[in-house]
Amino acid sequence: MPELPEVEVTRLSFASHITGAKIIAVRIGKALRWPLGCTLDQLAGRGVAGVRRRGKYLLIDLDHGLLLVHLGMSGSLSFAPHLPAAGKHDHFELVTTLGTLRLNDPRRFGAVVYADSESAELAHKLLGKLGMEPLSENFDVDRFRAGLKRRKTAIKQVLLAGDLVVGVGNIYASEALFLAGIRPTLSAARLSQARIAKLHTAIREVLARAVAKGGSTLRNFSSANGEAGHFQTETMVYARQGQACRVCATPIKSLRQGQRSTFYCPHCQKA
DNA sequence: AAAAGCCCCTGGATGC
DNA sequence: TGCATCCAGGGGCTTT
Repeated sequence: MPELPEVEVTRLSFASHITGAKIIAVRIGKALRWPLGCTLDQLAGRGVAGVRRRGKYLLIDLDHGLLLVHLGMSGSLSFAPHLPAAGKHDHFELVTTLGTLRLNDPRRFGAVVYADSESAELAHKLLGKLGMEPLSENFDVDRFRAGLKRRKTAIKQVLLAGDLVVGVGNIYASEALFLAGIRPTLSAARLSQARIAKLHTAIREVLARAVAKGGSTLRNFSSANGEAGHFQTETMVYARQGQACRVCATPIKSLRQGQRSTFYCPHCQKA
């Protein structure tokens, strides 16, 4: 589920509420993608200094060390002073003086990993290869162009890879390419400077708009205070195969790229 | 270095 | 109603 907008919406929905809390207890359910990396006792008593986001990772800063949280494909967080009894797919809980943070993740592709610092081994491996933050000043169009130039593979795949620009997942890759009028199968290296500039803008616009709409709720995503997103009702191409393009009425097409579905308008997105 | 495939896991939708 | 198959917001790892 969660791409950059959903992760950012999640962060915004609980960061200010948990900051300043002290951890009382930690509970763990079934295994997530990686082991936590510390004992539960080690976390008790620590303070929460803030919550940042890097790509699709949430970084919960403690007064010493940090927790990396990734929502995987099906994860969502809840935060409230009192939560209902934990269910089958609630696999991690941070009980604090200000409320309980809970990760629900049916598929368990998500993870919560403790690191003493961002440069600790696993944290460094996970965060070290991440590309530019699309919504920050750091997203430089010249660096974007230089990166694309080295990739002969399809532009959609390069956007998803995350080593050039982070946070763009399967929904927003299709949407950004539509906004930029670029066919998803085109080789990244062959895009003109003008089209790259358009894509650079399109990525920022679609992600910012999705954050403003609370993200996309396809199955059961909600922010940490339980609010669903609404961006899914206004996608131009994602999951709209066979339906009329909202711009030109041509039927939207779909195809497979790297075991993922891609959606595009054959008329608006020129090869 | 880049690219392509496989795999982790559960549940919902669809088809027979 | 039951069972098999396919598909799903990700991404690390291994192999070409």
